[in-house]
Amino acid sequence: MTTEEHVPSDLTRNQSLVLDLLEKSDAPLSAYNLLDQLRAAGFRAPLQVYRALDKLVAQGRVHRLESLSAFVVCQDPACIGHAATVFMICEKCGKVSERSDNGVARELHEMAKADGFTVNKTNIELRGHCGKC
Amino acid sequence: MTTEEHVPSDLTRNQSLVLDLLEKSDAPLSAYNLLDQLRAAGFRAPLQVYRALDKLVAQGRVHRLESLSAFVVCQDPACIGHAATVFMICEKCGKVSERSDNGVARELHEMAKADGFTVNKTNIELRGHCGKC
DNA sequence: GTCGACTTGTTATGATATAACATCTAATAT
DNA sequence: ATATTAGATGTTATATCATAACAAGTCGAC
Repeated sequence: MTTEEHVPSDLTRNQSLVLDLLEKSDAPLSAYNLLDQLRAAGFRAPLQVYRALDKLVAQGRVHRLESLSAFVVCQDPACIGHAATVFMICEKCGKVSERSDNGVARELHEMAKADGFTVNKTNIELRGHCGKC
Repeated sequence: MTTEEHVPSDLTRNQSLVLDLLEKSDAPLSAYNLLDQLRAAGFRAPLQVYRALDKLVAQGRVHRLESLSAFVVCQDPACIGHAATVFMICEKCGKVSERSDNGVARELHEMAKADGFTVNKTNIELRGHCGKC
């Protein structure tokens, strides 16, 4: 029994534990990295992490970075909308920054439209080096 | 011993076999799917496929779709340049189409520049439904 | 021929993700 | 209060994706 709540919401204990770790991390964490850090809290199996991640991703609080098979906390609550979310992944320090952009979203939707393609979800990941590296 | 060459180039036998399968496929193939199809040709282990894929990807003949952990043959030789390559993945039929776009590339580079971020590689994958689906 | 660079084959292992099923918990309908 | 039920959780096993490490073959340059 914890005496404090981890987030101001309807999250379950497992979801809160996973989200807390992601919020404290500078860089994306893999599901198994999260699992290892949560063993002290009683986690025993990957599914405990994956189920929490599924919910957090569905709620838009966490994003999965496909090119890393890892997860980051959402840095931009406005990312749910008409904008495209762009992740800039530093290949040196591992930090990821998130930006939303309407212009890119519009161009991508136009390109898709020209192909008769209907976009449900956009995934944009840039690899490179951040300002500090 | 085959009596015909698979591609007009310097590819090794394993690389040619992998590329041939990708060229004949409508949709992306996973490394293990390729392996299974190549057992008849003598393939025994994943590395035989991964090594061929590494070379093909490095040459730009094949792309890895991060969100699928699968591989497609390059549909647009012009994709190596200043353009951003965009993959449109149909979630119904599985087909993928590839487009290059300078406008999107420019916008992404501008956004990155504003952050002091230097882009080495862009990965853009759109999920949705193609014209036929 | 032999050296060196590259490709290949092989075994083992690591890393990521889900299926299937049992159990627990808490809100609510009776 | 008890039964119902929906969701969350725990657990074991397994599927899927990818690479490390090392031995052996191939082939051109010298």
